[in-house]
Amino acid sequence: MRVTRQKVAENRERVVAMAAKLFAEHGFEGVGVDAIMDGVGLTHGGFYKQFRSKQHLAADALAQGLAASAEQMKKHKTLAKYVQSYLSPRHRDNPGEGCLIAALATDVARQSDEVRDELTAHLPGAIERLAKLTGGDDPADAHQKAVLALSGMVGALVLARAVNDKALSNAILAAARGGLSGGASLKTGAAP
Amino acid sequence: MRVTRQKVAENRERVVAMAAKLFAEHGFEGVGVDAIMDGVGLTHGGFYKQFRSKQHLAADALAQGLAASAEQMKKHKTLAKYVQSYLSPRHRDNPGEGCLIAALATDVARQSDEVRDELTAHLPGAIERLAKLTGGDDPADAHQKAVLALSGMVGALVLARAVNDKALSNAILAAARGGLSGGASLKTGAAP
DNA sequence: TGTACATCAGTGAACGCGCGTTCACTGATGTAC
DNA sequence: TGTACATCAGTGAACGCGCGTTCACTGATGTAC
Repeated sequence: MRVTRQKVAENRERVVAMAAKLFAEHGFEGVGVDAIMDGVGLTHGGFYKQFRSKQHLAADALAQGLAASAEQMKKHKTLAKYVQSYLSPRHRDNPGEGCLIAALATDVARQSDEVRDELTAHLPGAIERLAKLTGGDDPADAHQKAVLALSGMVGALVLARAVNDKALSNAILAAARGGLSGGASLKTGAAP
Repeated sequence: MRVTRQKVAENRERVVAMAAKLFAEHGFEGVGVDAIMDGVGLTHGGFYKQFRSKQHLAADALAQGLAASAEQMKKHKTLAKYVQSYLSPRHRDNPGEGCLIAALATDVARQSDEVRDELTAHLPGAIERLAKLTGGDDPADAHQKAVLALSGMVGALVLARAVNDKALSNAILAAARGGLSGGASLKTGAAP
């Protein structure tokens, strides 16, 4: 049964969005084509009318998810506020609605160049946006701080998700939040 | 053909070590039981004489790999030196010989409780060891710095591995190295 | 605007391969005497 | 110390399931007149 051109485009968008969500929750290898198609109420046979392969979908899903993450970042006025929401228990507990970088970080490294290219293209912009949020004067310094903030946020979220103990997980989030929100210095032996 | 008791124990160790290496390189789902057994010159049929399941091996391999990572950390006298080696291109390019936390970070979150327990048990000790390396006076402050350093190191290494562009990857490592070695402060608007 | 045909998104069954797991078998090791 | 038997780590084939991909088919949409 054929379908409106508009419906076709809609369906494709929905498949990509569902894939981004499910990949974020279970990893690239943890989700099958049938689960994604089921998720949007279609059958898996039609998948290959829309995508050349699962890998191509993965690239599209990563691109869409990263774009959504960028929008998310723009909602926050200061680095501290962004860090607070990024390192919140809510974000930790809902990878499907959260940052794709943290959700798929180690997975991406094992995917095809096509998939890795998407993250590679996205990162410089994300770092630049973070650098603006840090509000420093020296651009080089702001850039370094941005890389540090991004690394710390991704690393802390990933660790908080990997750990099996809620108290430890919360402690990691809290410590990283405190450190990245502007309170602490990383300089060794810093004292007032 | 039966085998010496000592040989049995040796073989088991070698299987676990090979598993840790291969898991670190390709992820838990990216390595089959046959590949692991092939790697140590055995056939895959005998696997279940040594391990109850692939998941049980994963837990053992993670435990052994994390212990090895702890030994690695002890070789370094200062945080700065540890950061330098952790965030080196050499470490980035050899996940099989490197830190299991960074290699399997997002994978662990999707594994069974048995596997996640291993990381959960390991992290507090790792943070404490890092806290001692920071050399601060205030224990609470040292703890926060340690969590921040661990998060930043893991996050930066993961990002550097995920990215498909060597220049960008090197830049991430360099910026994080600079920021975590004690040079920069994360305090917003820090100026001399 | 209405009609006739071509197109093609979606369906559901099937294929083929990989992988975790099982099993009957082997033959050297471990043990009991 | 030597002999006879039991044990069991390792072998290699096989099983069963899941998953990515293919394919013949359907019927509503798009198009040509």
